[in-house]
Amino acid sequence: MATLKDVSKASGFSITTVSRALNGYNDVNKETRDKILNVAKELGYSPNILARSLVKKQSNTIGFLVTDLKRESIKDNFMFETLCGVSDELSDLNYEFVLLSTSTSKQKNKTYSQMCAERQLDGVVIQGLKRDDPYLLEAIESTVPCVLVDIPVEGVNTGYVTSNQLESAKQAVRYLIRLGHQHIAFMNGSPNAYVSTVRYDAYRQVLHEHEIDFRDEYVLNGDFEELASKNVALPFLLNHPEVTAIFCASDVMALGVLQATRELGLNVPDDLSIIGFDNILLSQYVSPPLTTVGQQPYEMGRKAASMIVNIVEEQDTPHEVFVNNQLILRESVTKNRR
Amino acid sequence: MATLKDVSKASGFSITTVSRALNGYNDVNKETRDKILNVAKELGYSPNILARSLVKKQSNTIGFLVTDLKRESIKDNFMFETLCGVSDELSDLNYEFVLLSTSTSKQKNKTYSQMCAERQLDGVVIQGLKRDDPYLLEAIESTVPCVLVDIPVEGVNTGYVTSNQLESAKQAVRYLIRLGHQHIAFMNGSPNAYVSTVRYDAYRQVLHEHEIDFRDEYVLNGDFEELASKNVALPFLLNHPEVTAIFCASDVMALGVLQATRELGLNVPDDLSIIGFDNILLSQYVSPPLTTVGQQPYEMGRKAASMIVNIVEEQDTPHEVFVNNQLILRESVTKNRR
DNA sequence: CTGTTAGCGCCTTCAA
DNA sequence: TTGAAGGCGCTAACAG
Repeated sequence: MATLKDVSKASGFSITTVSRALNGYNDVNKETRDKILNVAKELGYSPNILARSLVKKQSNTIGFLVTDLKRESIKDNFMFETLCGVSDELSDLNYEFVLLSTSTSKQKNKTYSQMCAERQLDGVVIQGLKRDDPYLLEAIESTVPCVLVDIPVEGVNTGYVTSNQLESAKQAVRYLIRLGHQHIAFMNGSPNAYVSTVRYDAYRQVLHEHEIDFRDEYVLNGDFEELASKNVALPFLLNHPEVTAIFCASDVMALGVLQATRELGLNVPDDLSIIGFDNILLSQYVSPPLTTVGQQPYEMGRKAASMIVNIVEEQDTPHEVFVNNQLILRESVTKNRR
Repeated sequence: MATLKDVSKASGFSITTVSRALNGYNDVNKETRDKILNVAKELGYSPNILARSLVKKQSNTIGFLVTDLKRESIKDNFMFETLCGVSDELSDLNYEFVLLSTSTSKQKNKTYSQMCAERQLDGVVIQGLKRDDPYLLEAIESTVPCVLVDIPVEGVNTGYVTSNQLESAKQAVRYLIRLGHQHIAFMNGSPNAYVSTVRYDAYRQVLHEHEIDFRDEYVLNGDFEELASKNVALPFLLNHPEVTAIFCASDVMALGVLQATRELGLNVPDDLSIIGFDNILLSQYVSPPLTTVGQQPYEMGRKAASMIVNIVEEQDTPHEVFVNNQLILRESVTKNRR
């Protein structure tokens, strides 16, 4: 592959001038620039990014760090979509992009900083690390900037992008109310999970907002499992025929409720409207397709990439970005006709 | 970050000696080595890969090139699984890994060779490029080694890994026969698609193998679409009650057949056994879960990565590897009881 | 506007 | 067994 030296020789100008011409500096004569450009093209010159990074002390490369790039994460297209977003945005911004995984054995004997230093990473986007992952703690302390996806921690060189969990859950409940539902149940996940409490809060707040009495017995616990929520929905629906809608803290649990309705011979959405949360792949395939609250991982990836580049380039940028979850309207919800 | 120079100063040995000690050369005194190792550890020294690559003229980095790292490919977990395999294997082998996509605008004005040269890629794994993609042609010509996934082209620096399309399709049909099915239909995809013809051939050959008469009217055309294959299956099943099993050239078409059976009030698998092909995500969720022939993209990724590293390191290695497709037994097939 | 000089961090002769 | 010198390809002062 042709180098600066080659172009220099072939064009008769010094390496420096060639470098400047090729990098678009304006302190170079038009004619010489044109000549150099021509020669460079002829020779198929392409700059050696490594050499450039070495002297510039920055690599124009962003790392994307995840816990487990493993088979298990495959079903969960969340990570992959984020990755796509990061990749697309980065390539728009003319940055390179490497994939890092904390779980690889070789990296167990390597600190986070070392990992960054080796590759001269300008910054890293982090997703899916547990809150107590040593790499995460290191990352936040580190001087190399990082942006966290769905992990709300802020710092000097640290930003994050996440979604409006509370607001979007509220939207879902408001949507039901707007369609005339008054007796709305809530299928809770594990009460210990952060997202569960948020969705529970959303449920209560919106009821209150609309002066609908909160009833304790309308809150079920499906433990984020399909079977559990089916089992809990079965007797509930039997005993509470007045309930016309149910908001589930996850799609999986909504699926359980759907099964329960089938066993009871209830029609969805005519007898019972169901809203889920997550927009799992399956949700659009079940019958009826599930109305649900979906995150936008692709968008989050793009925003995260954009933010990290801004931080790296020391541009003024918010260190906290929210990507709105979206209420995805499908067919499991309808107007209350009672 | 600490450099060789730092370690050199701190330990009192020359840069050269430090370098040799750290790289495990044996022409260095044990004591000095130990000292150096200690100092290096204290300082948290980590080699600068970029600098090393620059002088060694190789980067220890493999690229993974795909067409579209886009939203569209998300449903198709095939690419992602391959990626996971490549990544895992590469990190086991102590290689770095960068993701490349042909579709990014910036790369439209960049040749494949330039792309490789810039990053000093040692080799690249290619997946999902169309046969006439200019990058593919360039890749095959190029001096930088490449391994193709599911694109059987061989060359000096080129190898490929693919699956045993024909044999696995045969297995599927044989499985039906072994369960006593005699009247087996075949749902073809587009007759122009390569994979379709292979699966069709498999069907015919196995029938012949078992001395079952091939009947033209048992071959349907679902055009790889769900609705089309449902529409074609509907009258067929009505007119051919003797048919007890159907082999579909894709899961999507199998889903169409499944719908048809529902409309006809047929029970799967008791009245009709169905085998699909692809193992799409949905296939395990439908009712009944679909028996199907699945590729092993993760495995293919691993093999591809392993092969490219072998080629790069000039080790003796086959340039052609097959990963067996797997017949995934689920509940849409049963013994013929008629 | 152009060229010279120096150096990024590392590895590899070649001497000692 | 160790060190000095040179260079990978590139950019950044500093002169001219």
